[in-house]
Amino acid sequence: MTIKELAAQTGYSVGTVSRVLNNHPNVSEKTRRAVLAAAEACSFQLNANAKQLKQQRSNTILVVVKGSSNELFGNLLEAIQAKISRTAYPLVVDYVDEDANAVERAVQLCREKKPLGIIFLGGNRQNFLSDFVQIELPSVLVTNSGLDLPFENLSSVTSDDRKACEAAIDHLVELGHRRIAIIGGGMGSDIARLRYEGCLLAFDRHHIPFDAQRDYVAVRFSYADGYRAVKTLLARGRQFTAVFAISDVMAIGAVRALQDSGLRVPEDVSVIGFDGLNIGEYTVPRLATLCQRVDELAGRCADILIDQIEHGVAPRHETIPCTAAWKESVGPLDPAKTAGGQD
Amino acid sequence: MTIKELAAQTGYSVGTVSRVLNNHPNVSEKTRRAVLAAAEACSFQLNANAKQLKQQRSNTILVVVKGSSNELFGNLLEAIQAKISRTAYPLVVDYVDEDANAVERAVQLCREKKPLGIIFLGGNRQNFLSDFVQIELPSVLVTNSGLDLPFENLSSVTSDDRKACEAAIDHLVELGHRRIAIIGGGMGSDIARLRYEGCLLAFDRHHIPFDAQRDYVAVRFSYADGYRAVKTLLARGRQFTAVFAISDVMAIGAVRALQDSGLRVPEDVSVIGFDGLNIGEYTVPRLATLCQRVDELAGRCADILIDQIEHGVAPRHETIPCTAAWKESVGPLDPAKTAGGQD
DNA sequence: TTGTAAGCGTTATCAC
DNA sequence: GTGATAACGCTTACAA
Repeated sequence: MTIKELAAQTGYSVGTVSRVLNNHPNVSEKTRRAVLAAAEACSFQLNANAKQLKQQRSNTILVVVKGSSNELFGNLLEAIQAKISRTAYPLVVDYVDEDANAVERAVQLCREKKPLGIIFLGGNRQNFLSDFVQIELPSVLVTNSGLDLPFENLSSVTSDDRKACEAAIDHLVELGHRRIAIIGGGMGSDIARLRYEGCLLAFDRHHIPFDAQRDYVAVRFSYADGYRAVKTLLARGRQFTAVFAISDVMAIGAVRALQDSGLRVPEDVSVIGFDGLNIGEYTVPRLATLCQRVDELAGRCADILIDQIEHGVAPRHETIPCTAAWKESVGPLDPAKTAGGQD
Repeated sequence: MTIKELAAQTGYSVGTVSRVLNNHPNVSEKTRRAVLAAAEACSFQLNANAKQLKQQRSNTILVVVKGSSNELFGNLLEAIQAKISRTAYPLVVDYVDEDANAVERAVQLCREKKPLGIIFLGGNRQNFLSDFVQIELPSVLVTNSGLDLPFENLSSVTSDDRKACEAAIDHLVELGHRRIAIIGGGMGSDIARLRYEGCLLAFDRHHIPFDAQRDYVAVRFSYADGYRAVKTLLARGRQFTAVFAISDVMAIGAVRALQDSGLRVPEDVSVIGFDGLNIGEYTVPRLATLCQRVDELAGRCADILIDQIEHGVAPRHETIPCTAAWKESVGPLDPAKTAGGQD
């Protein structure tokens, strides 16, 4: 079924039918109704290829997701999809490998799909620096800040990673902990770096020296790596009474590793994660964490992008605070234990 | 950059350039190299809209995923994407709501995107019955069987749900359990029904009467629902010594609920899940489960679909066994406990 | 208010 | 082997 056939069927010309279908003015109400009725009757759909070829763009929003099995991004995507009504701007979702260059991929997809705008779920600063210049579409980076990225068309929405990490360390310190191990990421990851900085800031404020050689492990964002990280820390000699992992999946792996090593959480070692995944509410013990506000991140991301697309407003960089959830995996330092642990 | 400009640049005609770019014969080696070099130089990409408009189809494979935050489907998608090399057939992934009609959505997307074939990750039998007739493309349904669906163009790849559930019940019975509660889904879900049937078969074989009114709870596939299900069961009076949940997320919620109720897993109650999610390896206790073989499911799905697309072979319906992983959350029945528990 | 027709970037069918 | 050219289904001046 093409617009031509529909035109023949209704007795109008293709131009008129097209105008009706695209809600253009200058069509009589009578014509509009007739065409719409006929279109409805045969559940007519415009050929997207022809339309986009003609218009030199599609009406889609491209979402480039870094890594595909990641509960946080899954939730975020769901929330974004709910926010950007599917009918208004269909989302084209593309997954790239955790280590891939998401920006490069976006450049390619832009040429191919000509979307209206781009949402990056995760992304590496270095990749933006080197490749984003090729992208001229309104874009928003979620979960990473683009504040210091010099682009006229890049917004960002991110949790306040640094503050949240400070809060985590503060909380542990308030509970009496002094030897806090950190399970982080490599410094190639912007998020890992930012979160690490937050930790260092807090340690400084509390005048607690931090020896990264001893108490920092850089691993990937996975259960298995959290597990391994604890094993590594323990192999260096157990001197910590608390562990802060910069993601919930790492934290969950860490808890399991501690327990496998005969340590109780939180009685022997406290653990705090980051993200606020659903699963954290059902682990044993429930995972203390900094919750990223998924709905707000998604909401702001959608609003900003649509504003940029529809009204061409200037890019914005927003930071959304995390919500602390001090659940069962943290507890006060037991002085008796420490003495033993430090031996 | 268009093919026309590329033609001008190389001195050949658009026809020749098109032939080179599409690996058609009847092009001299010299020409081929010259055009390819020029295309490479300006990283030329054919305009997909124009191409597809002309060809009346795209070269994409449509993937309709039911529910978007589901680790199993996430893993499956990743494995399928790895298997179907992105360059050969780009995947267009579309998420539909857990309760939505995935087939109806596919019909719409087919009109719009003209893909080569469709992969359904999850789907409801009833929806296929009512709407699949409108789809003429090779399709494969994953994680649900389409064996008894009367369609010439629908294959399916599924785990052996029934057998796996029998195995779960067998295992519990062998460990001495007789009162086994089941956390399942509503009978509107084909998978839930199949798994329930497997359980009943096993109970029959062991001559264990099963009172669904007392020991079956139908909930949704989520942590929260697994949690609630146990609370419901306990409210009916605790008479079971083991729980079989038909998904890992339910099982994890169930474990937490048991522990919150002062029961130990597996000492007081054994728990078995279904799916084999990564997280199950890191919970406390590690979750006993029936692992769906994600890589094989994905591999067969991809192979079958590509065979259907490229060679028009008849649809196949394959069943892949699950792998039992009897991890820490199951244990033998302690007769002393039972006496107490039954009181 | 409606109709006509050019042209978007390809591919495919011709003729050469 | 190669080059012209029609056609794919649509939007959008411009003409009526």
